Amino acid sequence: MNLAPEYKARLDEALEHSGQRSTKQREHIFSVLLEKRDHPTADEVYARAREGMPSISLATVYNCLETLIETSLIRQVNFEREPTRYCPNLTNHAHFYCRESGEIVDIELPDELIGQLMAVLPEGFSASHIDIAYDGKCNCCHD
Amino acid sequence: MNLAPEYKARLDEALEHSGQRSTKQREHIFSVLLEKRDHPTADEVYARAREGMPSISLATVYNCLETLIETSLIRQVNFEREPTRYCPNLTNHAHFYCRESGEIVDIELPDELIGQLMAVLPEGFSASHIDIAYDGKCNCCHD
DNA sequence: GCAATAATTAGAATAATTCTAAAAAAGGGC
DNA sequence: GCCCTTTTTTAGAATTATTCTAATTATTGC
Repeated sequence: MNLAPEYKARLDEALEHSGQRSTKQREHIFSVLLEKRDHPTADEVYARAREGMPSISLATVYNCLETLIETSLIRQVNFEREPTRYCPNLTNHAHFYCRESGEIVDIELPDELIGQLMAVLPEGFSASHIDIAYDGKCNCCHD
Repeated sequence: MNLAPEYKARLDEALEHSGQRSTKQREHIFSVLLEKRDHPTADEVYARAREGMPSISLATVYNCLETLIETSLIRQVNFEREPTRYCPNLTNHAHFYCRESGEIVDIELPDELIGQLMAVLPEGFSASHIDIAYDGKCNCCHD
């Protein structure tokens, strides 16, 4: 429920930078995501958010998540047609989706590998972002 | 509308292998995807399929696409929450999504790069598949 | 503190996809 | 080729995550 001052500052700065206002709800949603660093869906964020702010609405949760994505404070993770998940880890990383447990695990990626991926793009293509999703069985789900 | 014999054989074999039947509709959907090698949505596949088979239903299009994916004859491409797209290119490749034109372009990937991506997985993780999506501006959309 | 603007809210609307149950088609044995 | 069983197709209803709408509330700059 409480946003550490450094994150509060980061949030406020990012919002101001994009001409948006700082609100209790945005702060709360950001703190919810930072508190448990997994990959919750909007519904899960909503459920967690209501614990500390019972009157928040689902639409606001969607709005806040959208704002946090726009301001690059969180990332969006999509796996096939499943509900979108939200991720506060901003380092270079890929997502590993375990078909068995359904869990999503962050896989840290060396900058060099990202560079190599950028390097295979044909002339004239420029990417602002690369999304990498592994799909298989995680360590907990092996015999 | 016509499926080249080699593809017909591949389809029949894949279907038999998975204990499924060969049908006019499955054959037709497969041929539609092979004819124009882009990344159509289910709706677009439906529209194209009706040209040669006006009585086909949307549910069947979805069913057939599902079957073709299960039998690894085509791939599914998801970009954020947009409608799923379908891709008959089975080589190692990533997808480049152009924010400007909305176009999806196949980016061929060296096996070695896939190997490196597999190599960064922690002990105990095994991936059957890696999905790579670039997001930026394609060569046609640069100044 | 006031006006102007932006954000939140509840509930309706949307859109891709899946489900359902009935009709049609395939494949195997004769 | 014909019957039987199983699978597939079909039309339309249902689902579900998400977005939209319009009214209320909060925030910011003065």
